[in-house]
Amino acid sequence: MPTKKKPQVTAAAARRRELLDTAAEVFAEQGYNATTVRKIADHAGMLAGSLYYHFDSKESMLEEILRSFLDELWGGYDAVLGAELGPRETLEALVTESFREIDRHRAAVAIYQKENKQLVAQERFAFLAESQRRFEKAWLSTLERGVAAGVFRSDLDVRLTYRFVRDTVWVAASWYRPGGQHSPEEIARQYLSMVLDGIAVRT
Amino acid sequence: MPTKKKPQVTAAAARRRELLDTAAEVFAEQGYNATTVRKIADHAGMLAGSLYYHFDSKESMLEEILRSFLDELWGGYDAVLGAELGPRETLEALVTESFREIDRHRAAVAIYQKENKQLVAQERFAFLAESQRRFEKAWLSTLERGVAAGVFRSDLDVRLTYRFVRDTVWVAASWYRPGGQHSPEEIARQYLSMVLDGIAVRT
DNA sequence: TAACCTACCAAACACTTGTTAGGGAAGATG
DNA sequence: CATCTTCCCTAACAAGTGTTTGGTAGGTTA
Repeated sequence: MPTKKKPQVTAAAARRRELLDTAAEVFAEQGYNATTVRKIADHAGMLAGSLYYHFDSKESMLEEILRSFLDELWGGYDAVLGAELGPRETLEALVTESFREIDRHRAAVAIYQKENKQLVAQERFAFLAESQRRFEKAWLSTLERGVAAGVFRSDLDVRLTYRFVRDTVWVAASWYRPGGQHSPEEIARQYLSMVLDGIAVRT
Repeated sequence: MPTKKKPQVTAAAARRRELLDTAAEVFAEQGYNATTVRKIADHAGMLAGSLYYHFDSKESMLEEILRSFLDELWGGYDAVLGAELGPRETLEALVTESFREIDRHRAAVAIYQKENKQLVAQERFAFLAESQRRFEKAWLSTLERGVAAGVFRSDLDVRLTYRFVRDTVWVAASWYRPGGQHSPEEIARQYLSMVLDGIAVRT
């Protein structure tokens, strides 16, 4: 029985996570296809071939980055959805949770936003489509619940509203900078104020 | 003096435009970097090298696509801004005009949306940064004018609101399909209804 | 008819790409 | 001490990249 095996495993996992983080940064900044494994290796302070000691391929890095992001995202979402709040409170919680995820996984969100459309076609990234479906279902049902309960306007096209809300939330990852002057909660508050009450003065 | 020179020139220009349109489609679908000149040539029914009879390089195709899109966009915007409408009417007209441009230049908008961040760094695409500045100025001043005039709420962060509005409008190019069930004007109406009045029922 | 131009093809070029194979330094293990 | 494992380097590979060069069928012009 190996006595000192576990510390090595966690150290390797930590290094792996470290490399994935730097890879995610480069992917987010330059785009996946425009990013060469040599650039990733540069940022990590090593040579291109050495990356293959840790990973099977460039594509598997991308997969692991997106997988771990979506896992955490759904951890937060499921907690919100499981709380069985009212429609308005659910929407507020989902938006706030989304901006928190952007704060924590800015790079992964940016990659997802940019590459999702091309990746879902590949069967390796089928989990993206799965996530997309659950995502749409959660948001649509919340909006519909709100319309039925009379807390959201019924004259809006729900699908169209869903698309607007979804896009605006996630596209924020392209300009959001952690440690900037707005906290995720502050951004969520402003955003919810706009979407829920509008920017026009009530007359 | 050449007698039949003009028809040939316009025929060449038409073919050029035709090739740029197919190139834009492929760029929008696969991403600029992931698109090979051979793929463009395939879609155009010719061989890769033949493209270089019409264009200097792959990059010059991209530049011409974006340039002609921005030219038309600013044609519409300048007309709106020159009309000197009230802030709310200006915002409504800008949004509507944007969705019309998406309808007419879906591919170019999608490319712009996806590649803008990496392109502005190159001096060849400095006109993108210029356009970006004018864009921000037009929207910000409209919002500020509205706040000053009391038609927009004053408790909103104007810069944040600008980002939300800007992103949501343009990201629509990723899911909008011309000839679909919503006209650009209908989408603009729904969007303006959400942003101006909010989705919550007024109590 | 002869000379010319337009718009494309065929074939190659230099270079970059993701990936692999073999080796070696440094520390942990027995 | 010797052995093993971890983690990286060196050097190369085959495939794919944007681009160039020379040629040519077919219509236009003189």
